[in-house]
Amino acid sequence: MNANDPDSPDLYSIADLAREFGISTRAIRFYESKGLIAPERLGATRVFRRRDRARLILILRGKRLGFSLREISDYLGLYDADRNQQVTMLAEKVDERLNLLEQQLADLQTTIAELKEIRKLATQRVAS
Amino acid sequence: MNANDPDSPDLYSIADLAREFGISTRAIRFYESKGLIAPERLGATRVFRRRDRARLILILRGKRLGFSLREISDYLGLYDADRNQQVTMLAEKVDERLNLLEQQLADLQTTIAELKEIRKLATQRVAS
DNA sequence: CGTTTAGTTGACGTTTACGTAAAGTACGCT
DNA sequence: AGCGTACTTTACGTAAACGTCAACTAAACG
Repeated sequence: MNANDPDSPDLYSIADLAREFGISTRAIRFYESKGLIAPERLGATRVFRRRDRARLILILRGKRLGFSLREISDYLGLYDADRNQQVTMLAEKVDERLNLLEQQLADLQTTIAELKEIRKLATQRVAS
Repeated sequence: MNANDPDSPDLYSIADLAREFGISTRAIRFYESKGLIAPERLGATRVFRRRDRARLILILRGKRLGFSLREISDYLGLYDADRNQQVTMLAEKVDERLNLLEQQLADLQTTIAELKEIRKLATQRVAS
């Protein structure tokens, strides 16, 4: 795990993370303004720790999956087990989200299969 | 297959399709304005056939997968094999899209696995 | 000590994907 | 003929997710 890697630093500037993940600093500030991350401050300057970095990874994965920042925000809440008092409600929300994702998984598999079929037909026509 | 079902009608109004797929007529007109569908006209009134309906299904699936209408438009082009002269280029585009989707598939599987882990931990705490 | 360099907070601009009237046309009924 | 209902286009409004200045501050460097 990356978090256990002794070589991985514990402190990051906003530019560090922007560079690492190929996003703009503006985007990162925007995520903070929406409450998705909450870096510490040294005076006015944002200081990011591994926890913030980990959340950024989850945010970007959520985006690749097509979720809105609002949805990603809800999703991130699921990871804060300690801050989650209603464990039963947590399980329900996780199940909800799982259903969504599994519908999406089915969509994906259908689409991939169709595209492979199209490619097969195309390469057949090339071979003939 | 639905297209072979003799009971499925061949003509649909814009309201028919909106009702069937739970979207607004405005959305359908918008998709047309973006060139994603091209229904025939009876005077000014749009008349949809099975082909348009099939494209709508693809559009909505694309949306569930988080793609933009622009991306979905490109994607729909892949289905028009007849209109596609450069078969080699088609195969390349299909492969590109497949790579994207398989990255997305990996993201999804990771996310689903993590959520199941979270749920396991949550239900354990309930059981204890 | 002056000036790059990296950071900050506004504030306005932009694109996407529609929602929401507004105003008009066309058909089917009574 | 009048009415409701379904359809049309045109056009302005909106939420999300940033991009893009502008104006300012603070640390670092020769």
